[in-house]
This record gives sequence, C-alpha cells and structure tokens, in this order.
Amino acid sequence: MNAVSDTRERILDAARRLIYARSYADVGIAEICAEAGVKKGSFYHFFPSKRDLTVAILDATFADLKSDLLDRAFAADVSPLARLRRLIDLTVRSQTEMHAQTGVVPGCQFGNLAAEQSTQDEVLRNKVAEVFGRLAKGLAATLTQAVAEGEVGPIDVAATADAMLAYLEGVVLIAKSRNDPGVLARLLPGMLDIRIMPAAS
Amino acid sequence: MNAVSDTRERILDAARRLIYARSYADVGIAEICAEAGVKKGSFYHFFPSKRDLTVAILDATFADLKSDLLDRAFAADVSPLARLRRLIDLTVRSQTEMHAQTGVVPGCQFGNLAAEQSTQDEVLRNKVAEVFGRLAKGLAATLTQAVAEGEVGPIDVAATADAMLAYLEGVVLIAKSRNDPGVLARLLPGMLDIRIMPAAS
DNA sequence: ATCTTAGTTGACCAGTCAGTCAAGTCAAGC
DNA sequence: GCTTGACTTGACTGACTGGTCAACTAAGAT
Repeated sequence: MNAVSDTRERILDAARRLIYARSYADVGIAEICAEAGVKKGSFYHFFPSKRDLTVAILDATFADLKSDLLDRAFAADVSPLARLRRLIDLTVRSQTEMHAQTGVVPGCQFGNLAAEQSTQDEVLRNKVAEVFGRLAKGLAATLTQAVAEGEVGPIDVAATADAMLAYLEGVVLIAKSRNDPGVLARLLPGMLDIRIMPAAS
Repeated sequence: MNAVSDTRERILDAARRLIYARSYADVGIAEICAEAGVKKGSFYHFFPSKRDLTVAILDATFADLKSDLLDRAFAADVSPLARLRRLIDLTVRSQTEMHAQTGVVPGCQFGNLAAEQSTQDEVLRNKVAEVFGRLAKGLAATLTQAVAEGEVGPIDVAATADAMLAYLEGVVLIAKSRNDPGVLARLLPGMLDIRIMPAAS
C-alpha cells in the first residue's frame, strides 16, 4: 500500500469523465468503480454517496476550468473586452476539440447537471447555482473594468454578466443538441454585444 | 371497453408531467403506468419503447406549445418586434406560474432533454434538434418581417434567430438552476436586442 | 511483536430497470 | 354464435441501482 493513496483521485477522475460524456443518472457507481479500478466498498470509504461525489466533481471541475481556461482568458495582458473575446475563443476551441476526439459536443458540465437534476436534488441544484454565481462574478469583474476603461457604456453589470452567462450556456446547449461545434463559432461571439441596461428610475 | 380507448393519451400525459417535473432517467415505466392507471403490458402495446414514448412526448409538447403559446405570441395583430416581446412575456408568465404551483422552475422540456440525453441517444438528440429548428424558424420568420418593416436593421436572420433561441434556453436554464423565476423577468427582455450581423465579405 | 488506522474486498440487501409474453377480455363485424 | 382484433393483465426476465458491512490487509507507531 502506497504512502499516499490515489484512489480517491482515481474515482473522482473516472466519474468526471463518465458523467460528462453521458449524464448523472446514466452512470452508476459500479461502472465508476470499474473505470477507476476499485471496488464499491472503497468508493464508499471516500464518498458517502453518489451525490457527495458529484458535489466533489463540481468543485474539481470548477477548479480545473479556472486554472485551464478562466485564468488564461481573464489574464490582464489585454483589455477587458479582449479578455471576453479570448474566453469565447477558448470555449469554442475546447468544445470543438472534444467533439473531434469523441464525436459529440458534450455541453457544459454545470449546465448539463442543472438541467437534469435541479428539480430533484436541492443540494446539487444549489451547488450548480453557486458555481454559476462564481462564473457570473468573474464576468462581472471584467465588465466593471470594461466600463471603467470606457470600453463599454453604462450597463447593469450584474445583469449583463448573468445574461452573458445565460447566452453562453444556451449556445453550448444548442450546439450539443445539434452535435455541431460550428454553432459555437457562429453564435458565441454575439455574447460580446449583450447589454442589460440599468432599470429606468 | 369504450369505442375509443384513451389509454394511449393517458400514458402520454402522465409521462409528460412526470418527466417534465423530473428527468427522463428519473421516471421509470412502472411509475408512468401507475400514474396513468394502466399496466405495463398496455404501455408496450402503445409504445414500443421508452424512447418512442419520448419522441411522442416531444411532438405533443411542441404541438401544445404551438397552440398555447407560440400562436398567441406570433399573432399578426401587432408588429413583429411586439410579437417577440409577447413571446417573452408569455414565457416568463408560464415558468412563473409553474413555479408558483410546484415550487420549482422546471425549465424547458426540450432543453432539459437535450442536456440529459444528447450524447447518449441519437434519436432523441435528433428529435430535439428538429424541434429547436422549428422554434428557430418561427423566430426567423418574425425577424424577416421585422427587417422588411424597418423595425430591425440588416442582420443575419437565421443566425439571429438561433442566437435568440440560445439566449432563451440559457436564461431558462439559469432560472432553473437558481430556482428563481425572477431571473426570467430580469434577463429575458434582453433577447430583443440580440443581433448577429451578416459576415463581412 | 502488537496495536491502530487507513484503505480494500466480496458478498449482500431490497428495490428497480426496460422490456417480454402467454393468456384473457370485450366489442364489433359477419 | 363465432371470429377477429384491439386492448389489458399479471407474471416474468436478466440486469442493474445505490448503498451496507464484516472481514481482511498493510504500513506505521509504539
């Protein structure tokens, strides 16, 4: 037995791959264990339940998304709007690559789970909402800078961030339903023009 | 035995309600039958498989959406843009009502299924894509009129229709993940400002 | 050497899954 | 009355579900 076991990590990775490629309900514990090369009892040693595993997946997925895509997109070497452009490019590239490798547009892990589980599992719904909140916050921070730098006129920053996130999720979903990554390249740049104005008072 | 059996209809209605409230995978044939008041053998008399049932659900759902919402929204008594506004209002109202009745924002039946099944069931993916295509087509027809009547400047009509649909789906998904119908009222009107320009040539 | 603890296993549990099928019922048509 | 076809049932199939648990293993500490 190794000094540090990597079993938990193997389970998490296997589950992430399988669930992302298919869906939460379609992937069972037995399959995850087979993929990770462990037995079920080990699974339950590390994760009290399937739901707990999924919460851990969401955290790990967000952490990876942040280091692999968001931090790159939002690096301050370019203007705020250029960062949003870069976010779009990286997203298009990511989904396109996955399509090239697997034959399917997998969609967004968070959006997929939200659509599938929100009405049935309050813990998972809340967790996804939390992740969505973080994503929107990152967008809002960039928009705030864009406004301060005069790249963007006066807008409701929080609402615009939410709207951009919604648009991103929607475009990814349509691309997934058509299994055509070309949809992303065609529609996602439109995200840059989304503006929600402050309410008239 | 009645001259005309309503069993098929009862099965379809029961399945629609259950799957819309939860998810495709979370609702089993046994439960659908119990809800419809029939036995499993009857189910398989009318539907060869769960997937076939779901295709029928998509058709019935679209037909109802068309008569209950789309036809009203797109009635020609107002200008094209006003029709889009009406579509937004009706959508907000519909999801808000369902939230009031059930405590959850159920999202879009088509989007939910796309997210859950697209990578696993090619038949269902295709069917949803087809329905999305019809929805986009309706939007495109209205946009074409808006352009013709000078309400909207020159745009890529098909792309703008797709973008609007994507935005609608995304907003509904965010509202579902937050279980807050207020998101719809706040963000959905932004759909009116979405424009995808013709590619520069 | 013994104890402790983290990790692992295999067998089990009760329930559920989509689908199958022989047999039965009923109403309409001849 | 008999036949037919639409519809319905109850029991079944083999597989699978998330989760449980007693027993075991191995490494580190004492």
